[in-house]
Amino acid sequence: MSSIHTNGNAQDGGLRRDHSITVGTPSLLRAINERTVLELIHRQGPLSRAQTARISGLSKPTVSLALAGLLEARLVREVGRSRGERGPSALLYELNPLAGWVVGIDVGRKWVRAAIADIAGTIVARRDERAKVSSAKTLIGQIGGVARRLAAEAGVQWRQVTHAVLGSPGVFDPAHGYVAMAPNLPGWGRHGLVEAVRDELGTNVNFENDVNLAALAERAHGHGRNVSNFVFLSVGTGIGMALVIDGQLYRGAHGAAGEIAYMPLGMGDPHDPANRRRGAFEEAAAAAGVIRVARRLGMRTPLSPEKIFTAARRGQVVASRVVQEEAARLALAIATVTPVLDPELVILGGGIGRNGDLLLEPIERELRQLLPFRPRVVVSALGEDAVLRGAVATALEVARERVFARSPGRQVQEAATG
Amino acid sequence: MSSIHTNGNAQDGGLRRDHSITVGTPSLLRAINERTVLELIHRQGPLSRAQTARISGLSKPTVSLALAGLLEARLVREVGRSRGERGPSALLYELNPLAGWVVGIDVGRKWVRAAIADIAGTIVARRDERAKVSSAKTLIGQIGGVARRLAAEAGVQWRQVTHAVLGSPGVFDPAHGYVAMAPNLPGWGRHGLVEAVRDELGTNVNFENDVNLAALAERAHGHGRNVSNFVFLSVGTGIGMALVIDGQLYRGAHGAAGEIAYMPLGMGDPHDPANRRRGAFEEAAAAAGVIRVARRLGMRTPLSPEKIFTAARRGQVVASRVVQEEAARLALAIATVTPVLDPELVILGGGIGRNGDLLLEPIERELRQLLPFRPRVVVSALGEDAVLRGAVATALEVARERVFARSPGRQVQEAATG
DNA sequence: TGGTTTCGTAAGGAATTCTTCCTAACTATG
DNA sequence: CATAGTTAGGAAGAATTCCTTACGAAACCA
Repeated sequence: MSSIHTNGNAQDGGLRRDHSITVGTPSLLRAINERTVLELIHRQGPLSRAQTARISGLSKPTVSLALAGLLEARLVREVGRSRGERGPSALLYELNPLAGWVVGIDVGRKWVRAAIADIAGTIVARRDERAKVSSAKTLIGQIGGVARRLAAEAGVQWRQVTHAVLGSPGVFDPAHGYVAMAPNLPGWGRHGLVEAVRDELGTNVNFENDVNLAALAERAHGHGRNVSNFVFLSVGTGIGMALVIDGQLYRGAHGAAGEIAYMPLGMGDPHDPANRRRGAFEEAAAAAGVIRVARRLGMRTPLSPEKIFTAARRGQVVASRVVQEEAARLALAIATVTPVLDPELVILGGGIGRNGDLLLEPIERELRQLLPFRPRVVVSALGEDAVLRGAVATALEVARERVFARSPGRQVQEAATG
Repeated sequence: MSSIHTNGNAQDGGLRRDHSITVGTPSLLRAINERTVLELIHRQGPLSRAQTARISGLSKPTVSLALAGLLEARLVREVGRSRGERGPSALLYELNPLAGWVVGIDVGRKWVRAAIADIAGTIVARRDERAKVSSAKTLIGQIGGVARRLAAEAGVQWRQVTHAVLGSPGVFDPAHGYVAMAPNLPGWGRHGLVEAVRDELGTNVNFENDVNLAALAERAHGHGRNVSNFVFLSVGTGIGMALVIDGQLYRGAHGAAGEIAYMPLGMGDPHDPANRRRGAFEEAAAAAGVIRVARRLGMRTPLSPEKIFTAARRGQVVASRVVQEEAARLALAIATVTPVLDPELVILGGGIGRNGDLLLEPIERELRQLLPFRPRVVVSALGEDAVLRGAVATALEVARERVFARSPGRQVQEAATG
């Protein structure tokens, strides 16, 4: 079956498109209704039995039965009584935050950030450390250390962590289970890396591209909340895009969707071999390209994108010209992607893309000239935390799927004892 | 809820991503199991009750019960008995082809093609006519006439047609329900067109872009059969792309996904205003562009893509040069789309794209130079019939959804009497 | 203080499932 | 040709789950 992945990196969210057969046995009803009640209580905050029955359409006895199962499995807990309404005060129930824990880790070129959250999504502890990138081994050790210290800080044993998600630059091929094309992290991208991190953290770890996670964070908490089709354009040291299509992250056949660094937009005649180098667009539009333009226009070293944008913000003419040119390049990328994907929204992020005050207006001006129809363009709502928030959000989805999908009835929850 | 469309053009295939609540009542089990049995009988050919029970995992009594409901609703019929096996001969059942009919229509610049199929997918009649494109009114009249004659030929009353799908060039905005950007069909693209065709054919008509339908035909019958992510690149009078993502057609936020005619690939410096005209890529890479290149290289009028490809096939040097240049342009389009989408497969179609014997090799040579990872590139398996086959396949999906999803039990099927 | 509203549960009935068993029919084999 | 073995289809009975209705208790309002 196509839905079976050998490396455990499957994140299909429980939606099956293949033709597996679902038999309708009475216990399936129980599972469906318990799940419905659980999701309702999770989403609509504390609810009484009667409220749950009204919202769900189930009868009160059925809700009580389902709730009994959920209470026994400790997925739900009492949180008090209603007050001020007519009639007797009702017992209120909420998702039990202690039913599981997740860890999100953002491994970047400069920082390793990590956070631990309970199953309800509340972040209870977080740590940021300078990345020890001297070798893959030290980096992996650091990741393990941060994660374990984090769990200790939250008063959680590592075995209780239901799932962890690690985000970093690079392409994670779900079919082969290794990282490719991560030129900025040493040793990252070797075969065996995934296994090494799994050994360090335990088996329930997924890997995901950092830009993809930033997009998922926007979907969960940012500008992508009610948008079913959008792209996240990250511009910084490198350039990358993440695609959310019909509300789902789209990774492509080899996990390489959104690797627009390799688009043949060489800013010139594509038949000139100098303009058809692989990765030419990243060279042109990411940090190195910005610096190159600045130098060409006469700015002096030492240069960095931050300094150039700061200078432009102060009104320096040459820096503003550099920013204009960068905006034109990003507009070209958006104008190339838009006819293909017709997204509703483009979210800009990354160290360079974040500078919406300077970039948005010229980008939109360019787009008006290039395209008959245009997406909205905004700047990430989550800034530097986007990747980490996305890792936590993704780990939560996987963990909830696993914790909630226990077989119903009198089974005891044992997710943590594995 | 996001799944409600006002114009009836919803084709969500029954998969719900929104948070609508499913109550689990015992009759839901019946519905699930009847549906399971029906799909099994549909897909696995004639089956006996016992076979169905073995394959589905349901018990024999349950299968018999479900089958009783399906027989009463006339969705399933007997087709004889098994022979030669041990034990008593079993009654065999199959999907009742008379349970519904669908019509597919391909409205092109030159031809109007239409076909009628039974619910099992067998095409029982088909007509091709020269398109009467003198005005929208005559064209709409022709469409209605062809469809009705087709039904008559198949011995089917028009009211028995469960669903029809009409494919043509243009962007169909599902949010607004009208056609945009169809420059090659007169009057096609006016407000009210959709309503006019609905008046002519009855209410159960969906509209879809022709390239999208060609892609869906490949998914159903061609090279896209077991491929979850692929694109269909149609090159002829115009140029367009259709995207199949996770097995589903992706239309974009405004129905404009794949309108790569508007990609800013002006074959030159994108800062030159002459190269940033809207639709420049279509001018360069579609029929008119091929002719322009041929003329530039010294070929004589009257020229047409067919003649140029025929000449190249005979070994004429200049024509071969034209083909090479066209291949380079198509490769550029593929190389631009691939980093964004990372498709597993690219299917070439359309009057120009069909010439795989001449185009495939130079396209792949170009791609090797442009990209570090490449999709497979093949030519459409369905040729000129792709759009029509896609229209029929899409109509079948919608019709089956509607016919099969009747409420179970002793309800009489009334799909045709609306 | 009495009336009204609402919560949560209990009892009874209905729908559906599964397992088990039975009969009839058909093939294989001596 | 007769008999043994296998298989199809259905019937009976138990189990699960749901819904509806009814009821006692609790809380608010006048």
